[in-house]
Amino acid sequence: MAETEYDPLALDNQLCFSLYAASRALTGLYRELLGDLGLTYPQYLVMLALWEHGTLSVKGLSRVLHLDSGTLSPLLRRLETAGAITRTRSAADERVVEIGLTGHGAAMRERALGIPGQLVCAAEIPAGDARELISVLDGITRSVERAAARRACGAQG
Amino acid sequence: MAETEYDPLALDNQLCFSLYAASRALTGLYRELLGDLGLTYPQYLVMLALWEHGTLSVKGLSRVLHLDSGTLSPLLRRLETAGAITRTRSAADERVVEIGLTGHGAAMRERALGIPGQLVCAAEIPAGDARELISVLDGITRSVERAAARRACGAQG
DNA sequence: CAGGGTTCAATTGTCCACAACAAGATTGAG
DNA sequence: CTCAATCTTGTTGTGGACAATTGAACCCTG
Repeated sequence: MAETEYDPLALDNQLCFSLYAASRALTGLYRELLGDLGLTYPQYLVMLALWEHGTLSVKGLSRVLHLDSGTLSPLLRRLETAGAITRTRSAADERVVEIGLTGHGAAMRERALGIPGQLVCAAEIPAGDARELISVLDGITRSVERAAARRACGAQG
Repeated sequence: MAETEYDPLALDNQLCFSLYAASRALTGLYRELLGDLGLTYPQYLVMLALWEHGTLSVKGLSRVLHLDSGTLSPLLRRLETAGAITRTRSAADERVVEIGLTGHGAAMRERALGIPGQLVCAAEIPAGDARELISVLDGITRSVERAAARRACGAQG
């Protein structure tokens, strides 16, 4: 009954819960900032990837964003309906669908430039910490995905 | 076109994306670990809260987990159907629904005790970093939610 | 060229997340 | 007491996420 007793199941001690809560809180903040652009946060991520790389296959987007086709397919259809992207089946390989920007989609980048600044400000993120935090989080993502790949591999062999 | 040019919209520079990806990766890891218990990750969070506090109203769960009733209501119905929790309308105040554990739900705690260890191991999370990471993330969540509350308040007045 | 294995995108089904709204219960001002 | 704000929970609608499956296209080997 010591007040310092450590409960491994205590919510307050769980890194994953903190991550989960912080991720949803920031996504909620993006929801407001992206309202003007008519984008949801995952849609915004797709636009970021396209602004950066120009054109990507669904597979390429999947790799960059760590999202699978079950998530991307309907999301991309909505972006196409909204006039932000184009979907064209590749001539070289008819299996792949190339995702590109429309003029409207490309123009949205200008309006998005201010968003990261607004966000960092609203979330009061310590400027120096951001870089380090990103590298720690990316390290966790890599570890987890490697572990998952190993298990998938081991299950086969 | 210096190689060090800083693009504020580059995916790699975005804390929120790292957070989002890490959160989903860890949730996926939990998906495997929780398979035996028949719980999803959000359901597991509800169980954690109940194991810790014994009994909570829907409102209490909402406050602890930062989830709203639109998420909790169907989730709690599924947990009730699975025989893990009970839902009883409070006699003192008929508006509130008290969520409690069944014998089965309480017994699941034993089987959950090993999960945090397995997770930290699989994710290769540096033990020392976890504490600090949690506090940074919780700080972000608080900042964002305070900012949201201020805006809601300002919009009213 | 034929057939088997692989890759890619899309679909289906289940569950989560949240805004907006609905409805009953409670509380408080008069 | 009465009626209007408030509180609590629930529902509906939209959009994510992901496992599992499907089906077309590709590639390779014989």
